[in-house]
Amino acid sequence: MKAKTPNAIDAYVGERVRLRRKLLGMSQVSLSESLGITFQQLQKYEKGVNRIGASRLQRIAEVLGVPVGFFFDEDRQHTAGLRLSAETDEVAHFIASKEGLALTRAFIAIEDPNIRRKLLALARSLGSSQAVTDEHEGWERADETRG
Amino acid sequence: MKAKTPNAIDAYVGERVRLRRKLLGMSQVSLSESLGITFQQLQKYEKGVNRIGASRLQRIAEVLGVPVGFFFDEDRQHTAGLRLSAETDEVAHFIASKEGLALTRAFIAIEDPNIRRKLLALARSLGSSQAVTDEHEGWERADETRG
DNA sequence: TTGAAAAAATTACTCTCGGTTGTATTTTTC
DNA sequence: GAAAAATACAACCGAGAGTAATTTTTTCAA
Repeated sequence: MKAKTPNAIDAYVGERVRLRRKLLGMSQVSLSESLGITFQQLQKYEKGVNRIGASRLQRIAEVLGVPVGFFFDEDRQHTAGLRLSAETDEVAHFIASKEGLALTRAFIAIEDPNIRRKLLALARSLGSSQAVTDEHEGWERADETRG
Repeated sequence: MKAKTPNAIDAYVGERVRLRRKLLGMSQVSLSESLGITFQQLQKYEKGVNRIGASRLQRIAEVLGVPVGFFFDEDRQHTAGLRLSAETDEVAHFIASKEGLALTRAFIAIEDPNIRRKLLALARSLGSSQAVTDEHEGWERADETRG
């Protein structure tokens, strides 16, 4: 008999739901009613036959009085073993850094859109240090008010 | 025109996914590929047209380097350990915006630390000039979210 | 022990919506 | 300003989310 389970994660989540429910001495009927579904459907969730949608998951967490994260094995999260592409990782890392945060805050404080654009253009040209590629430094064609 | 969205929670979750994705400077294609689905399907998730199943949600959280709880509106303190959410929504949203991402990328491309510092200083003075018109450059202390 | 009532499991069925492909539109880049 | 990348929009299809019915297991008082 092939286990028709969507996948192991869903089975695990369902198991956690059942665990928490029993911990509260709740019956399937009771929980399913407060979820607005049949108890048979709840059974599928707990067995891992069907996967639980995000909104429903939140509702379950609400009823059972636990954070959503309770249903997941979050251990792998804080291991910081994020597999991100090189560039993405660089972006994320910078944003999280003191320097990145400072830059963002400083930039947000600039209200004038024109100054913002010019500063961005400056940063760009400083980055591609080799060649500015355009003689005419009119770094902005005055495009119409976009945004 | 009634929004075809399953419900508000799913829309919110999708929004959070998009926010985090953009924060990392990731494209829909890139993320969807690492999820093993089409980018169109990812669009549905982000728009809240389809709800995200538990297992997929965990996978997304994994790829995006956040705990699953990040996608839900429950108590923000869970994500306290996460670098970005320590900041205000304003900052987060800016970083995720087109302008913010462009700025970040441009800045990253600048290798010389001195130029970086000077550019940051410039940004600060440009911002504070409107708000404070101050004399002494105490920009060291400019971390009030709302001036 | 028994037997009835609650809780849980299993099966059969329907129709929504999760997921795909295909095309159009916008945005970025050179 | 065109080519390419990123995103949006639409139509279609089948797995699986959800229901209903029946069966098995558990519980517990008489």
